[in-house]
Amino acid sequence: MQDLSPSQFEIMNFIWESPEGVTIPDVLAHINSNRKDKLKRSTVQVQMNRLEDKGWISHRKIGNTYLFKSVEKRSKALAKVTQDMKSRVFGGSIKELVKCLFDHSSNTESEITEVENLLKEYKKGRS
Amino acid sequence: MQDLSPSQFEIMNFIWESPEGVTIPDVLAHINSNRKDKLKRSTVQVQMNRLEDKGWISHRKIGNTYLFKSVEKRSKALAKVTQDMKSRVFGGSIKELVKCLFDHSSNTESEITEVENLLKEYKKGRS
DNA sequence: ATATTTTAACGACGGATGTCGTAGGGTCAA
DNA sequence: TTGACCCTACGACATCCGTCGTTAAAATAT
Repeated sequence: MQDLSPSQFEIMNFIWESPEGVTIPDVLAHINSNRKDKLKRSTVQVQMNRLEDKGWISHRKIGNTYLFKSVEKRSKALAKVTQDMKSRVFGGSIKELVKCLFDHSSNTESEITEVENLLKEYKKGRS
Repeated sequence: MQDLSPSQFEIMNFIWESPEGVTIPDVLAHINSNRKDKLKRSTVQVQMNRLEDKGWISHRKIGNTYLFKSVEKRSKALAKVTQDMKSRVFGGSIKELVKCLFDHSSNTESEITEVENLLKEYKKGRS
């Protein structure tokens, strides 16, 4: 499975949030609502074609328009990019990654506690 | 500062480990020691030029060869890519990122504990 | 029936990436 | 001195990325 480019990831995030499927105008409107330099429809269309070529989405004709749905789960894409970064950038060290993450974020105490609770769960799950 | 491509990041990792500086043959030997399809010297050379164009490294002539050194700290590159992934892929949620990280890694108990200790430090540092 | 809007298809283009080959200039041993 | 070898410079090329314009068909509005 080929990687998602940043722009493609942004589109996929919207598609994953829309289990009913999306049309190209849907995607266009969503993307443009977050940016100042608005994209043209053909730009989105090309990315949709590329996403379909890569196997991340599929489409079928509904009435007179195409409805696109995701084929692969979001978790699959997240896992891929996360694991890739862990090994490629941090030499496989989860600790270094987390350290870097926290060193450069300003986290509230409750955010830290949330992560701590997460870790407790993992420890429990292991034993 | 322009981003590092995966291949460029790999080279930079070696350069960051070599404060004395590196030559192109140094880089070539290091890179090829980890791969089955060996790269040609000119491939590495082009990447070094691109890294210099991007401002990540600089060179000076020592005898009759070029010695390359990093200009930017590794931590700067790590922070950039990590923060970018956090916001771009995980919508800014550090918790989701850590969850994904642990869900798809097989971690020893001591690794988990290490990260827990890290978090304790951050909590302490905050108060 | 005709004009307007919407839709999909396709080609394009500059820039980045990963990879290479070749040319040309030093260095050094035979 | 001349060949073998190492060095840098430069050009090349397929592919991907982000972005667009144009065309043509289909739907809709007047």
